[in-house]
Amino acid sequence: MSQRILLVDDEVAVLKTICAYLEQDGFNVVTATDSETAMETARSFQPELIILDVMLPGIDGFSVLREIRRESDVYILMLTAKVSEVDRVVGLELGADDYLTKPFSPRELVARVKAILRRGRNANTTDPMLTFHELRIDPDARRVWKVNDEIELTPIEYELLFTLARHNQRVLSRYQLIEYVWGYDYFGDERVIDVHIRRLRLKIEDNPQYPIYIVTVRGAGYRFDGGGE
Amino acid sequence: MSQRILLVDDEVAVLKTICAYLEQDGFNVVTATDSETAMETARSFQPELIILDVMLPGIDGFSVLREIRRESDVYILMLTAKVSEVDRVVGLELGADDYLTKPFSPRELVARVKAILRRGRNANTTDPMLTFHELRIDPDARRVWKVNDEIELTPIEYELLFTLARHNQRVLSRYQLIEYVWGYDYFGDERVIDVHIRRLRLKIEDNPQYPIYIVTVRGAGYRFDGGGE
DNA sequence: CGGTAATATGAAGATTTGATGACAAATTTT
DNA sequence: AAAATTTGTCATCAAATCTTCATATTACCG
Repeated sequence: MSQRILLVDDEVAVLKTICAYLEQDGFNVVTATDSETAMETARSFQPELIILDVMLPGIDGFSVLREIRRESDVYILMLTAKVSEVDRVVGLELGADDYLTKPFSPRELVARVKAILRRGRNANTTDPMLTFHELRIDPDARRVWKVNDEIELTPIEYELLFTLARHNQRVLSRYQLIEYVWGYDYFGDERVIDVHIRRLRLKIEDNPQYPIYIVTVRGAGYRFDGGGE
Repeated sequence: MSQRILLVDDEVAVLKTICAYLEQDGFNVVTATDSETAMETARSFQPELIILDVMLPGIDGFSVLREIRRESDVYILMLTAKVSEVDRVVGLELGADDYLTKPFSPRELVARVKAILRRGRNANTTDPMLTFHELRIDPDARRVWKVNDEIELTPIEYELLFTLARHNQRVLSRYQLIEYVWGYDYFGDERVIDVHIRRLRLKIEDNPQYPIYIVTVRGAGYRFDGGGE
């Protein structure tokens, strides 16, 4: 009796490719291209493992993941384009078992799948709260406080802040930030970063003109200064 | 030092364009226009990644791909004109790591290349702190301290100091320094170096007139003296 | 001890970079 | 579908930084 895998992605080419690989390795694969079908199939097919793309038309992969988790302990491997999404994906609230950032090679995917099934689930860990001076970031809840006041951030602002803060004291180039926050396939102007940095500063800095958290490193990029190291 | 890429396509125009883009991004590119040469070069040049057109005169790209796969695990990115070929390329028997369908933008190709190479390596390596006498350089934060005071450096000053310090005790010619700091495509006056060296000395030396860190080697260039070796 | 070539120095002008505000486009919410 | 929010682009400005160039100084040669 071969192991059952549910594969969810809206790109048919990807679906076919991966499917071929997995079947080659003796897995019993069923596919879905949208969230609704994915949910139904997850219930009826009862797979051992689900491979789930974050980007799905309609309801996104995150929601599907949360929904599935509510009902079962099936293994889940997420596919994502943005490195920054990884944190959410594997975090407590969501609790995927592993992830791959696009583009990946099918060989790699198969290797991961086998690894998950072999080792079983690794301990669900909750991401630790990040604390700096008066700033607190809760990665699981995706919320930010300054002293006791919550700061409302837009999705991009949050990702940007979190990325910088996670690399406390390290200079990240605009290019790196774009890869983390937008994903490798973003082709817009690098200067978007400047604009978002400014908006972030307006929200988290006491004096945005003389920022103490998000420091500009001229000619290189930006650096989060949360003290310590 | 830079990563090697083998680029295989029979259209010289395509070859030139892509090559220019990749070299722009610091890759070491070698090209081939036919399958035989491609195979030989793959063996001798030992590239990290091969970009391979499916349509090649004589033996086609598929065969080359299969042949290469038999010998190594090098990353392979396929170029194809027909969407219908995609399945085979990335599929089952062949196993390329990614593909692009023509026409594509050179920028996208470069992005894919980087993405493939990135996932091979450990992204989160931190560079060690460089310490000499009273001087400390943190490459990750791009910061410099003398005893406990931070020294503010401009981009070029920092790169210059870092380059010299990294080659502690070795004499670097003005030409070499320009290659490291400005890049090979700088066409200005070599004497810029002198000016930047001076400003660096003003910032890091106790007595800039008698520098102990950045030593002039008359007729040769400059040498960083951080003791030890 | 000159003479010469190489390096140091100072300052002006040119260039690059990042901050910023306004607006259009895209997305989400109502 | 309208309204509100979020995001991306652009032009402009000021400041930081870089380059050039003229001149001074130094090291090395005989």
